[in-house]
Amino acid sequence: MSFREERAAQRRNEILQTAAKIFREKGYHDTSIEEIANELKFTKASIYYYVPSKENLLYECNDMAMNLLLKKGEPIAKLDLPPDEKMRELIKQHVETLIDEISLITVLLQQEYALNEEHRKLIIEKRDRYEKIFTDVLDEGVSTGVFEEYDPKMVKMIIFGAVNWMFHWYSKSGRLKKKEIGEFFADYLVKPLIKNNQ
Amino acid sequence: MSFREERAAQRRNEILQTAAKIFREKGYHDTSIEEIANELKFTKASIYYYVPSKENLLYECNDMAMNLLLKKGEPIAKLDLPPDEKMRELIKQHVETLIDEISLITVLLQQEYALNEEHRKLIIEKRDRYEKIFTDVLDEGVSTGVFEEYDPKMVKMIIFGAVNWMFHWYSKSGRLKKKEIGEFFADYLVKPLIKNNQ
Amino acid sequence: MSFREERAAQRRNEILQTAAKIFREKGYHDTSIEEIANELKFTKASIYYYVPSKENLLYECNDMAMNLLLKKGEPIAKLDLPPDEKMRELIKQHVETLIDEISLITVLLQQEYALNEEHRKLIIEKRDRYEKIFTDVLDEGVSTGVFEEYDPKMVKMIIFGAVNWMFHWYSKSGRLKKKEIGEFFADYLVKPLIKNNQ
Amino acid sequence: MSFREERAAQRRNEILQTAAKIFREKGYHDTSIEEIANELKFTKASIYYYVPSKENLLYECNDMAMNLLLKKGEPIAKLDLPPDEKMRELIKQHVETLIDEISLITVLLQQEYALNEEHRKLIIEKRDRYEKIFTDVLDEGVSTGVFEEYDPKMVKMIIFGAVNWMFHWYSKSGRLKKKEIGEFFADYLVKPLIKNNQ
DNA sequence: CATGAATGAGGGTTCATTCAT
DNA sequence: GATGAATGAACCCTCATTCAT
Repeated sequence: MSFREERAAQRRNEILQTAAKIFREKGYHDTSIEEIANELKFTKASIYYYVPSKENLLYECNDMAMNLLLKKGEPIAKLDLPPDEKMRELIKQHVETLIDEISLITVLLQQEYALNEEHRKLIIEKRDRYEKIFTDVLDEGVSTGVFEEYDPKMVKMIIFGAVNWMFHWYSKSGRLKKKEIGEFFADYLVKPLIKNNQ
Repeated sequence: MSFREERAAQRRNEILQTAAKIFREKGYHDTSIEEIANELKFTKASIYYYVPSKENLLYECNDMAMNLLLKKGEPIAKLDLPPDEKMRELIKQHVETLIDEISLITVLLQQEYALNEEHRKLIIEKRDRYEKIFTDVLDEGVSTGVFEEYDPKMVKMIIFGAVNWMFHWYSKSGRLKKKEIGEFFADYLVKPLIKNNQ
Repeated sequence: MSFREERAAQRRNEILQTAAKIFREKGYHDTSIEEIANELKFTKASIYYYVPSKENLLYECNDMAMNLLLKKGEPIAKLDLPPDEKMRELIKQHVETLIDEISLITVLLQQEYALNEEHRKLIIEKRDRYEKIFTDVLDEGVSTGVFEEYDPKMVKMIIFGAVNWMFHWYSKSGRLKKKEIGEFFADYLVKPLIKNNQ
Repeated sequence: MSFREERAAQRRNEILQTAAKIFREKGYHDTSIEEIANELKFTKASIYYYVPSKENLLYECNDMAMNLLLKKGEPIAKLDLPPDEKMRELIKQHVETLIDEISLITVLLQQEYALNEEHRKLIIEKRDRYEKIFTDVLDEGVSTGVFEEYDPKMVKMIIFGAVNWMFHWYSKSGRLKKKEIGEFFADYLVKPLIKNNQ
């Protein structure tokens, strides 16, 4: 990448981060391009040198968020761990990624409906890939007899719901640290899965 | 109520229901008053005979949703049941209300940020009242030694997250009936709370 | 006039008076038919039984105001008085009428531009008739050598300007009584006319 | 000021002048932003690049008008002239300013009631400052025995009424030139003030 | 690269007016 | 006579987007 290109990529990233931050605070529709520009000491028109449209900005936020989750989740999927341990790791990593990138992931979770058809499809594809990591582990747990025979889809929904809901209440200034929160979720949500074999 | 008034109240309700339905499908900002009017074979201006503003329409949806939840939840709170049983009932009722009024409650869960300051405050008050029903049961369960000593706030967040997430995936045509879903949630989410006293 | 008609005429008059009052306070455009109706404990639609349109309401106010002025001014015109005395009487009467019917006359003076073409023409005709009473006296005063040879049109404008401006500042609670105000205007405005014949 | 800024300031001024012209002809409420835009070969939306709102446009017209009057009047206040001469100058200047900026000042005199609370307050402050110039001279005239002992407030009202009324009848095509009109008003309105000391 | 300027498209809201009951 | 209900026609304003400089 040339210096020029690198510079542009960097600018682009700044814009995405700022957009995500403001989208999270005020919602996609209540954020104007001008606001994003002002925050960056740019002009409205300048944004359009780096970004083709507002919707594309939203898409890129969604995409970055999904990429992050996949980048963190996929290595865990490949680890050689028993299903319960693996699920705990997945949950902990998800919680931590969500906290680390609260803006991007909030946008992903909250503003998806504002994407256009085509972009939504792309995001949903990645989301399905990500969710499959979880259902695979659940399937394995059930088939190896480690987990209760719960419907994996329902369990997946419960886990994602519980964890994703964090964007509603998580605050940097809260009492609990991110590792603690991750542990808590992992404990609480994996516990009912474990078969009570005495 | 006179015949006239009844008719007007009914019309008003129709508008709210239709608004909720479209708000759910497309989001508050992407729904125009005209769309709501068209759906009802009204004119845009006619809507304003029944509703003072678009934001007010959103508020009324939110308020109806909260009132429904409270109306269903508060009687359960007063029942004479052990904490675990009561929590199971609360979860089941919440799931069922959510399913029965999926549009209204989706709006409540997803579009809250579009309310104005004053209205948001009113909704949050009711929401706090509703959430307190759950934390009270958790507190009681912990203090009576029925529940593990989990942080009630965290548990509450997990439960609400898991259950509320339903609006993302629930579909009338799904395989599971609402009673089954309620049971599933109640089982899965209460199980980790129960103290393992052997 | 039958009882029915009398009743209707009375209602009509009430509406005009109320309209004038509110038009004066808030201006023609910032007054809605509904406001006038509310003030009278009527419904918006009921107004239309007595009045064909909002603009007509304005016209009737203007017309009533002009009729009042003419009814008061024309008799004075016919009195057998020297020009200076007659002018003093005209001014005093104008001031007093303005004060007695401050609402109607304020509407006349301030909202004329909102009349439609046809109505404006009718009002201007009456206004010209009224103003002619004043210029006739001025002409007579000049031709009989009682008044300085000022341009009667200019003098008329000064007199009307000074007197009509009252609607900007007159208040029932003011210090001066209407007779005193009338005298003051008559003194001040006629004085420069009187030829300084020593 | 840069070239760009100058251009923008000029455009802004053009808009204000055009607005004033149309407001004068049709009244504030009967003028749409679109009309102003069309007159300038702009688009409705373009107006909003220079002006934040229609009401603000009205306020700026009012403010410009008051500033003009103050700019012309205040230097006269500071001249070392006897009260009668000073009052004559004030009246002449007022007449000439009114004629030079008939649109702006007509808006000031006629559309004040359409300002919002805050803006009205600001305009009234300036108006009071301007009117004080006149009452100060009247006070001085009375206290130095040059003027008859008329109530200065009443005299001020008469003078402003007479002079401001001009916007109702003044026309560029009229017979009299602005200097002549100014002289006329000054003569007529100051004359009654002068004490008849023989 | 950057931006001042301009605009099309659209949305919320108001209100005088109508009309069936 | 009175009115609840409905509506057409405007109008203000916002904003993503474009483009000449």
